[in-house]
Amino acid sequence: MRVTSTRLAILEVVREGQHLDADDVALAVRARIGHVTLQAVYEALGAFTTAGLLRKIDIGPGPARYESRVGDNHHHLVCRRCGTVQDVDCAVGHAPCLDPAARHGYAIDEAEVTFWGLCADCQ
Amino acid sequence: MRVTSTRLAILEVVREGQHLDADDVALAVRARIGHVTLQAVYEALGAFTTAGLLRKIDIGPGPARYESRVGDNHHHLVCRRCGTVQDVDCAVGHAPCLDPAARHGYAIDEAEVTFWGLCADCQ
DNA sequence: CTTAGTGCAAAAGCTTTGCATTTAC
DNA sequence: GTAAATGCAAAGCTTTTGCACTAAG
Repeated sequence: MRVTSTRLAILEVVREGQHLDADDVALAVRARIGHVTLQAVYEALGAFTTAGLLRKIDIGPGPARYESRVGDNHHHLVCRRCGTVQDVDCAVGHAPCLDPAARHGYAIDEAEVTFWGLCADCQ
Repeated sequence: MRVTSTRLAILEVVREGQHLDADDVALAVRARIGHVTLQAVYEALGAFTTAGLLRKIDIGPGPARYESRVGDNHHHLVCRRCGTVQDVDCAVGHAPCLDPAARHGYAIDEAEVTFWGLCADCQ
């Protein structure tokens, strides 16, 4: 994987932001280093996700979001109205979510827990 | 909510099928009662979901799927390769998933647990 | 008869693809 | 020099919207 100023900026922007989507990232990167196309952002985010540097959160309607916390068993609270995403730690201890009652032959590599509701502002 | 043959067919198709998307439903309904537009299917599925008769599973890439099991705290195993969805019961007892460690002011109404991996056939 | 449901067409929103050009290694 | 990364344009797929028409209550 090659190191370019575009990719460095994309990674920094995601790390400093909170659950940004591709468009958010493109805007923030442009503010930082000038020009980038949305397609390049998609390509880079995909590469980082594959490499395990970022995690893609593809929830409900609207664009997918990206975050830099990977492999730490945290979950998400999503507001049905405004779409805001809030990190939340796992209630039942560490990585228990990776253990469903039955595996049905699946080789599981990730568990995603999403809590839906209304945030404080939208209630 | 009005009862039409189209809507009855849509509901039956979803109840007899497994995690069908809007297009699957449209095809199955056409096989049963003749003509329906995809838009009418979307409208009906949305209405049923709002009414609590169906549950929408909007996971990762690809179209949203619908299922008739509602309110019974079961979760989903999704194959990253072929997209197959398998129902799975909750490992930690009943409805514990509705209790995150911190609510951050959110009024939570649903918890969705998705296990990602490869199904038996795709491994 | 009144309003929800449907058909049809068009658009919107998010993401991917193809190809030429640039650039890191 | 070679393959990866980027720009640009176009298309793809899912879903929504607008409006006229039909039919359920």
